[in-house]
Amino acid sequence: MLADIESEDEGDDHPLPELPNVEEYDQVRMRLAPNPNGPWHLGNARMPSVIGTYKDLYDGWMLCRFDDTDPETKRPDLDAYDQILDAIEYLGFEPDEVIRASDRVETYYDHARELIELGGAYTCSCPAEEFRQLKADSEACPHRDKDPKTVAEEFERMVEGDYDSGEMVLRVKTDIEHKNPALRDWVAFRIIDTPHPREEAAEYRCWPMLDFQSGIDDHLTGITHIIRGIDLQDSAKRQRFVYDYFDWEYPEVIHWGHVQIDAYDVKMSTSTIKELVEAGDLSGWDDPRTPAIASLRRRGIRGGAIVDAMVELGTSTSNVDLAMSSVYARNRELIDEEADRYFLVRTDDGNVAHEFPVIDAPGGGHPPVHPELEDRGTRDVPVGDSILLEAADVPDREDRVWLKGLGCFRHTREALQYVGDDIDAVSEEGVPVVHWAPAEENVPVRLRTMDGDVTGVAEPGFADVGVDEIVQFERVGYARVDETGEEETVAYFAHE
RNA sequence: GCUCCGAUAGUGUAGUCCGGCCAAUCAUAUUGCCCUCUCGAGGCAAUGACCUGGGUUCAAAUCCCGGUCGGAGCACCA
Repeated sequence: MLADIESEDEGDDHPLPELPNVEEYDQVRMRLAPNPNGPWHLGNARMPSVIGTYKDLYDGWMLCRFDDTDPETKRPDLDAYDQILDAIEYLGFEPDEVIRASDRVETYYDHARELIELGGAYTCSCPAEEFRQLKADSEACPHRDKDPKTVAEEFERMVEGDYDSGEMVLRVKTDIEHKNPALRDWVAFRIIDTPHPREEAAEYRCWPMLDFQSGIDDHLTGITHIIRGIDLQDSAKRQRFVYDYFDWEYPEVIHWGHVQIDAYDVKMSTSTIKELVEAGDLSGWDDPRTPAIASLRRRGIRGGAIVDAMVELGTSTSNVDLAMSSVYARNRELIDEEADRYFLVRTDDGNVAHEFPVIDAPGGGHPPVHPELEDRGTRDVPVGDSILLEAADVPDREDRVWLKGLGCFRHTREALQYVGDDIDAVSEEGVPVVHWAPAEENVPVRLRTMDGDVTGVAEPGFADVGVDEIVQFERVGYARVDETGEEETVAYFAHE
């Protein structure tokens, strides 16, 4: 009875559904299969988040395989390989092995040769347009019945580079009359004249298509569970034809829908972001307005917050909208404890800071470093002759305001008159509590947000905060210190 | 045109396989109250959903059929 309850509890510990047929395998083996054609955006984080979580759950094995077999249309970006591995690490996972498809071309050739020998593939010189028509009509092309010997010879000529791009392809012989046109005699290899950007692969001209390459690799690396997008739904069906020729067992496969992210104006697409960055409309992949991993990272969002949010989305085949607020909620839990508090008075146009001489004030304010953690002590915010308030916080004439950590003040003439430190003013009489900064001794700050840069001044103690630290500007929000300097300190705004 | 897939509150998700315990779970969001020297954290409460029409059944979110809506593939992209 007790054991029942306990095991139930454990089962409900994570929101991901069980992987299918896990018991049939010695070990759950999965792969991330990124295309290194650019750094990662937020949507790409779903793959390592979910697969990595499954890996931890089942004590499994995880491969990172770069599917970089298209040197032209989805040309690999040489920097992206490491950027992607970085992103995976930031999310808190580590692949057990990393391979690149472009290192394995000979392996694909070998399997193509074997497939040809088995009568499972044929070289085809039909123009793409013509074949498309034949396929639509369920009609075989004249090349389909070539004998394997001729096919083998022509394939070697493809490998040798005897054909130009578009002249010859190798097709897998499936079922030309299959009711699903997507599965009919698909292309396994084609010629690409553009050299691969990786030096090691620059000489190859005959490249496998994803369905072939990925199918071969999944088997050779012992993948037991494939998790990928619905755009590849028919891939499994196509690849099964190859698996059947080789008498291989196809892995378990799960397809999920697309993810949309709210809160961004910029479309979440590698090519779109790439264009905007190149055009200078975004300062980079880490511009706060960019829905990219590098951007969230720079804002101080923990990888774990992204993972939690992604895992919550589950693996349904429907398209889903990820609310950034969900990422923020997770992140708040992760960073609140470490985030020391500071005052930042924003001085931007339209939000002009107001300077007030203070009368009879104590020499300094001493708000807590962290309200829940008393052992962190208190801050020391000098007052000087005058202080700054944000426009929205300025009390009406004769009204009072509580300067946090300092005391109660009344707005008289053009000054703030100290009227005491009896907290009843706040708790009993409803005097608003606001943050403030000394007008003289302060730290200029540039806060970079999703809506543009905001300038302001922080209390002097903020000068001691190191780069990469997460702080909370009271009543403004959490931010990551990005750069400290004489002129100004740059911080990236995370969220409220 | 052909072939697949999906549809639970604003968002995501549980439940659907094996119909009843579901006037539907949890999280997030929003709002209100409490607490707090932050608009953060914490506490409490409220809001809000089974796409639609039939059928089977004592009983349907769950099974069956039709429809609607949405998505994906039919690339010498991944």
